[in-house]
Amino acid sequence: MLALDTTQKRTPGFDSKRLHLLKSAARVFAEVGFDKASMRRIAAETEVSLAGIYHYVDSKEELLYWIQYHTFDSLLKGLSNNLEGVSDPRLRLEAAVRNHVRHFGENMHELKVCAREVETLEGEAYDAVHERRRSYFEAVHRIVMELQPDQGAFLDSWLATANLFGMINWFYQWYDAGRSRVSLDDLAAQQTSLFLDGYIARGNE
Amino acid sequence: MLALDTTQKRTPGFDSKRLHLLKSAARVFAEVGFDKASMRRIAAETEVSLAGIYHYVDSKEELLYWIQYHTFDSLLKGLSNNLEGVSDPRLRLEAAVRNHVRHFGENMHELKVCAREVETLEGEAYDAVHERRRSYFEAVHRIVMELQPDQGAFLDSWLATANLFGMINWFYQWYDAGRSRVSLDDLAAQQTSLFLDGYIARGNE
DNA sequence: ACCACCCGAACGAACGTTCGAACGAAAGCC
DNA sequence: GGCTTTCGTTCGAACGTTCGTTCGGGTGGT
Repeated sequence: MLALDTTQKRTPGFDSKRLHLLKSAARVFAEVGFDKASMRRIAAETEVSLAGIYHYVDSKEELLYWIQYHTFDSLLKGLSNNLEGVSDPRLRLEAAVRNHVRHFGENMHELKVCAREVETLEGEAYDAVHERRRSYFEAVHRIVMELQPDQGAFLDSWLATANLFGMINWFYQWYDAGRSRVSLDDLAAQQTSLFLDGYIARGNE
Repeated sequence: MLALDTTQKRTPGFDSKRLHLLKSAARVFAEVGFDKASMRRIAAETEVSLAGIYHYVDSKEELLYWIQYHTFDSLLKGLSNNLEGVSDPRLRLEAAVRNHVRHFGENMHELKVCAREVETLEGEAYDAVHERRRSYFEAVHRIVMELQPDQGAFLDSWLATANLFGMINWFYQWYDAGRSRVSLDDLAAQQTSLFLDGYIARGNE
């Protein structure tokens, strides 16, 4: 469950079919939620039989597990890349928010599933995802702490980071990629400046 | 479905038993989610038989409907009360956030259900809840617009309000009433000042 | 005798998962 | 090169469970 089995022999194309399956599953989970999503529907959208799914995956929970694990892992790797060579704390924060928001734009379904289904997994699978999620949170928390290296209390910076995640995670509830008049990059910039300088200061720049 | 039936004759205590049922349902929905929550478990926690539930309510969806409708209605009414006599825009916003956060403290389960299960209802029930939710959002949006009566663009104020709701709705994900070192009123104050003045300005006051 | 209230038992549907058989390409053997 | 065996892959059909809801009847107050 905790690692993709690579010991067994596979036909070429096995991995890409599994990825296609995960993609379909993410779309269905995002649309109707994990519990209401049936394996029959995921099978239909992947154009595989119901039983065929279980050749690529052991259970429904494993589908969710891989979607979540892979998403947080990508967020973390993207963050590292986007921070490289950036030293100004404000620019680092903006890079972090932009990384998050862009990743949302490209993987809307997956991020929605991560945000909404945080407490669905149990046991080892939950722990493994939780560790990735925690690493990601702490990486952003570190950036927030750098903003006020001297005077910021730890609790304040932790709360501020939690609220920052509130902003950038909540927007899957209202953002509609096709209909919105704001681009994702503009949105990231607005959220960064809202977090850094607040709503009141925004008109004075 | 859309209005509690008050025409039928009821034994005294009927209403309070129904409220007790809604309270149990909210607790179960909050713990395991609407889909995983079974009527059998709700029945057990309410100390009523499974069939007995259907004497007070027509369906499982109706349980969710009343929890959500009543919660948004209470939020809206509490907001009106807390704004009475307050005219300074900053204080009005703080009152709004405090109302929201306090309401959370007193009705944790219900707010969690409202935040997580926004898209679960369908048809008329969804529309009715949606209208309350929209009214509440617009009431807060009006307060945000008052903060910058001259220069604020409508889109900006709308985005800012959406992000404010992100902060104050997301915190059900991490806040643990029993374990936290921050009181709900302190949290409301921090969130208000974060939204108004940003994270950077907070150390300079 | 009526009626609000309560419940054990069952119904039909939907679910995640498994079983056993089929197909086709590569591997082993003469 | 032909023939057989192996095994990854696919699927229709079914299994066992759980679910929301209903049915028919009971109980106690008025």
